[in-house]
Amino acid sequence: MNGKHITKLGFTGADIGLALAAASVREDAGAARDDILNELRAVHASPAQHLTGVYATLAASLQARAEQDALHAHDALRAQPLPYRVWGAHLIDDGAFAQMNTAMRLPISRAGALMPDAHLGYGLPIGGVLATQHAVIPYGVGVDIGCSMRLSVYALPAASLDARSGTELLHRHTRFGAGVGWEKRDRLHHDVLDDPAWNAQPLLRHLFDKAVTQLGTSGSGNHFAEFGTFTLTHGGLDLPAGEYLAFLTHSGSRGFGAQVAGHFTRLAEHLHPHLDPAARKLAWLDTRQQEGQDYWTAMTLAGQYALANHEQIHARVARALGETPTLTVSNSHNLAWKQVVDGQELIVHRKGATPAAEGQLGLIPGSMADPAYLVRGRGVPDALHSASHGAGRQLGRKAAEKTIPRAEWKAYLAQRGVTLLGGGIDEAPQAYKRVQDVLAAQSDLVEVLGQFQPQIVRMDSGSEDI
DNA sequence: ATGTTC
Repeated sequence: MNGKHITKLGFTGADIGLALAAASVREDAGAARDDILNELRAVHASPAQHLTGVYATLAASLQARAEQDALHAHDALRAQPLPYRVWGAHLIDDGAFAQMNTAMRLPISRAGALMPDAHLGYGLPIGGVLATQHAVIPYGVGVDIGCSMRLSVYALPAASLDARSGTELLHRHTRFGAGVGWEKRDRLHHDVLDDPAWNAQPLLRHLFDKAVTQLGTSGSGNHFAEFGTFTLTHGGLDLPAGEYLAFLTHSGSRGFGAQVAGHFTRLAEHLHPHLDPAARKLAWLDTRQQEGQDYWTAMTLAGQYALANHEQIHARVARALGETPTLTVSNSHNLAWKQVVDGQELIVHRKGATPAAEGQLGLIPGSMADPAYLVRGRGVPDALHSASHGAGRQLGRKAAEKTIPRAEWKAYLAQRGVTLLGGGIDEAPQAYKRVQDVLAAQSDLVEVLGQFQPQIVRMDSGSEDI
């Protein structure tokens, strides 16, 4: 009996040695070679039947290998990405295409689309839309679960608020910065804090206190709170066409959502150890299993929390102004939705993409000094009822800091009369694609109803405090 | 995006 005999029976790797060892025990016991070979053949065919006795170790190893192979086969990527449509391909870098191609090779993917603001992200590109079946990808939603926009339009002339009063109001009634929350005496209650989902998982219970503290705050990065002039070009939205004072915010689910995202991304990666390294950050959770259902519960709560967060920011500002907004619009742009696609219910991930079903209102911001647009969706099926979530970066943060001259950044603001509170050069308008180009590339996806020109903008100050 | 990563 030698290795050649064993290999011929189909044993591989460490199983060859285990088979040889078992065979020699049988030989010592006086078994005939043909009988041993038949026994080995039987163990190879059905290891589950031989988990005790002389072949036990070999059978266990075979069984583990089979389970691993099954898992690997289940996770294998398609040879070619499924086809998907792209809007504004001339505005999109190669890295974003490569990430989308990988996403469309996932065995769970069914459809997808790339928006004109697309750029590199973790896993799915920012500006990526992906429909999957029975699966949700934490990094297909993104780190800032429920990141969203909200606009309040006041039936007041745009000039009702001067730069000085607006500045003071923003300083007093908005909070920026990583880890930042409201002092206990300044906190407001919101029904989202009474959601029973907070008690559905130890993780959510653990994050509740942080969520209470941070409700009504703006965070950091590209998040902002700004006053500006809103020009409504279409009537019929509770307001006649015209120019108005308005308040616009971009914020998300803060530390709560970030920790939910981190937890479930690690869990998904752990559950797919054999996933192709190129798709590692696209690891998914099965929505028919507990892990996927837990993520869905947590993600939904984070989405609600983010909207509540905006509501409080706007409520504080409205109270300080002593006014009530006449028109309010909001939309999430980092979330997954259950959506019927070609007659089948799928999970549609929008990671930096605005829902744009027929008639649905949305907000697409440009940059700290460029207009944000109020849009109405046209419900294009190939875009999975989506549009861009903004202008999209054309320079990464580090590249922006290195290449944009400070004077050009300040000149861009000055030319548009923008007062900036906080904010860094990594968020300079020059770091973003021109939002007008991005809108032009998706005119078939959304109709523009109005535009908002920022005037007093607050962002996180980073290191240089204000 | 987040206050600091299985």
